[in-house]
Amino acid sequence: MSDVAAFSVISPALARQQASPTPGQVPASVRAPRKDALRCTACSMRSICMPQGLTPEELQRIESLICPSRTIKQGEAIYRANDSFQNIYAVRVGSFKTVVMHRDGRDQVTGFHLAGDSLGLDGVCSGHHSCDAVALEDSKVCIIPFHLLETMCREVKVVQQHVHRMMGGEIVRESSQMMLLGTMSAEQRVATFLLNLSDRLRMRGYSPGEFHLRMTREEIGSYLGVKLETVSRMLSKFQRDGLLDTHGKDIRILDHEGLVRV
Amino acid sequence: MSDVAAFSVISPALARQQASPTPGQVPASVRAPRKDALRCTACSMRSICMPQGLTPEELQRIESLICPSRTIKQGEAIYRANDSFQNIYAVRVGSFKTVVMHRDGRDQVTGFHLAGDSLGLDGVCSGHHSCDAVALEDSKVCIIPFHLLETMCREVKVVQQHVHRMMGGEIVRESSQMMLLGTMSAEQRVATFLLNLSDRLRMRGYSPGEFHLRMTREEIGSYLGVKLETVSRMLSKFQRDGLLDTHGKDIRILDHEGLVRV
DNA sequence: CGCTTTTTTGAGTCTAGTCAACCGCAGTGG
DNA sequence: CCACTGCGGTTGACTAGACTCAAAAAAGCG
Repeated sequence: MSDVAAFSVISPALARQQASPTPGQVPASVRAPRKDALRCTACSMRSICMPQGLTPEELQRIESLICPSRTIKQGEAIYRANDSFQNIYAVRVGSFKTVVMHRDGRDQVTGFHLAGDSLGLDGVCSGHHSCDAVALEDSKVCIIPFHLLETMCREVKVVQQHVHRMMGGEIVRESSQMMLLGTMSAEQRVATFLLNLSDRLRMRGYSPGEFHLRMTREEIGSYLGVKLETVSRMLSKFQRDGLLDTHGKDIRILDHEGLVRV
Repeated sequence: MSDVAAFSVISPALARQQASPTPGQVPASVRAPRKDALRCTACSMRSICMPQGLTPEELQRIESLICPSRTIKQGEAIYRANDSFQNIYAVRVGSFKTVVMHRDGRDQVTGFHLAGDSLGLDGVCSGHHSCDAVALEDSKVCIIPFHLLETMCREVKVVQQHVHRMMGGEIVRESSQMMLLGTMSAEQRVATFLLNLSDRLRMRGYSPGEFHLRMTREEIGSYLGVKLETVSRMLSKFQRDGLLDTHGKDIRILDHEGLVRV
């Protein structure tokens, strides 16, 4: 609906300073606020989803191939498994989960994606997406036609390197998730999940100590390879042990070190 | 040692027909056997690790940037976690495991790599490798300097697409492994592992019904997120149920459909 | 407000882990 | 030649951590 940030922000000053600008908040230096709110140069996520060191001309070329700001309502999918792969997406506002489906109905959440993250690279190999990308809240994405991005990669080295890093980052992220799923206890999984989320919020300028989960216990459980009741029990346990303060989806981390030690 | 294939082959006819040629087996059409045994044009893995549709000139350029056939002895690593990322590797002969290490000593096998598979893409993002790549048997790899490959990607579209597909394939593979680790019982994991291996051997022209495991029960368990005893129990169970015939590392699949149904 | 969905908590069950014993095999050295 | 050792694999007995089922509380939503 409105331009709410990916995860509600408890420290409003920091949020206003860093979050995606709503039309009323565009800096005075920008001449045509309404249009420029959709430009990469004005996007707070630029440092996350764009390479550094582009010339103004190159930046403009990239902007010209991006279709900014398609709106996705909560629960809707940007794409679904088996959809033909045409575009990748950058989360501009909001958050998403990616879900892979097994033929027997079993499904699993494979990732949560915040503002600045990319989505859709799972389709590169086969030409068809291998998962659903579903909005956890009303969200906006930039649409980047992949064949145009490939063309640009052939012409601008830093763009190529950025795309390679994006894909490489996905590979590393997934293999550390495999480590979590393969070797950790339920307690460690939940702790790791919270710390990881906290880190990512911090990198985006949000408060790492207090945040609001946009996903349900069931979605967290699916992502972590445990049942929703187990997630709930672990959160209660952390609360009892004084590591966390939880009220439903509002989380406050009281003892960061304690969580690391779990 | 010798050019033994990644997984010993029970059907020798098929093996001879498809395996990497040893000098004595190079086709008559090739003029200089000793040298050409190391050329991509003569490599049986070409269809797996090279794009289709290259012009002869392009093919030669790729060959010129590949350093063929570094030999890795069983137990040795091509690279280790934190090594600086310079090259990717194509398995020419033999097989490898990739292992990620957690600071507390916990480690996990994240993949098994057969002839024709690529290795090393985990380093693209950070510039440092995130895992060890260890030979499961005496093996040979081709070395491909990544920055040269990137240059070539900017000049030849099919090479670019092939590199993107390689990385995309890695992403999809890992997310299906996450599914396995997150949702399957131990029994299903072991069955899926065997079917997957069987498939990959079939694609390489080996017998999908009979093969020799190059990895230990412990390595399989680590990969599947279960203990080695559990792997052993599941293999015994499949044997009792008439799905498999196992003698240590020699596996014969008796009831493929039965394994799928598990 | 009434309805649904989500979350919490408890009690009982079961899968996979732990620990330990034992087998077979390969390599070593007396 | 055989005893010894180490490693990988198998199997059994027991245990623990996570799952299942159920009920009730809390939170979201039209």
